[in-house]
Amino acid sequence: MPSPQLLEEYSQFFRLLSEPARLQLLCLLAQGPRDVASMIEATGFSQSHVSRQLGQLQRAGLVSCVRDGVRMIYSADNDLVNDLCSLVQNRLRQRLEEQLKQLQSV
Amino acid sequence: MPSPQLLEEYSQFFRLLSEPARLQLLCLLAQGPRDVASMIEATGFSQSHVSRQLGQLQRAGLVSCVRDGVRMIYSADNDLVNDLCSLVQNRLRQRLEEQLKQLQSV
DNA sequence: CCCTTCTATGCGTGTACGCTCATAGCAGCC
DNA sequence: GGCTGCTATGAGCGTACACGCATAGAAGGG
Repeated sequence: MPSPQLLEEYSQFFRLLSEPARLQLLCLLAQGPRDVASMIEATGFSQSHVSRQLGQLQRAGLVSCVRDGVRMIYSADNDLVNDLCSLVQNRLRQRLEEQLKQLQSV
Repeated sequence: MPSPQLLEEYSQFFRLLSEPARLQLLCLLAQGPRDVASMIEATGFSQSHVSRQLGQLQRAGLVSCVRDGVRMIYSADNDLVNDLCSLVQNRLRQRLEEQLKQLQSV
């Protein structure tokens, strides 16, 4: 049983991934470093929104950025998010298969 | 790059884990089946709150329940949550070690 | 310097949801 | 039947936060 503080840290972390916008930005960055403008272009979100979400991800240590002249190049720091998403994907697939089996057995 | 629908499913799933109360209930159930009253006792949350959170977890397929007379016995359906928490725990530890190293090198 | 481009941030708004109180449903006991 | 204990749910409140608008800051080009 994790301590209350640890539970709080876990949930704060999962909260970062609970927003589709942030998850999408993380998936974009998983493909390679990009600047902010290209993410605005790719997602269709407003500039301020993208900047804010990237700020949150950066404070959590999930992404980092370097200056390139007037642009900021963001990059994902690790593949933890990919691992987490893979686990969830397996779970979703498993559930769908169960539901499919139940439908067929009726 | 996951589809928008898949991103939405992922984020909805992570959102379930983004609440300390739900995470705590899941951790309790990871130790074995329990009835609602014992979880109210263990967490100190109100009865309605516990019942609601369990309902959400059940609809997501993370827990299931059976009747035992007047009581409802809940149990965790799998160890996905444990795996996810382990990954996050590793990440947290890794970050702290990095910060520690930076402090020592100064 | 001024101007333009790219990014970060204060402010306001709308909404989603955690949480509680009160109440309803459900199973057993008399 | 009524009564008691356990759980689920409707209604309401308060708060946190996503999102946009406007603006400020930072870096290069004239």
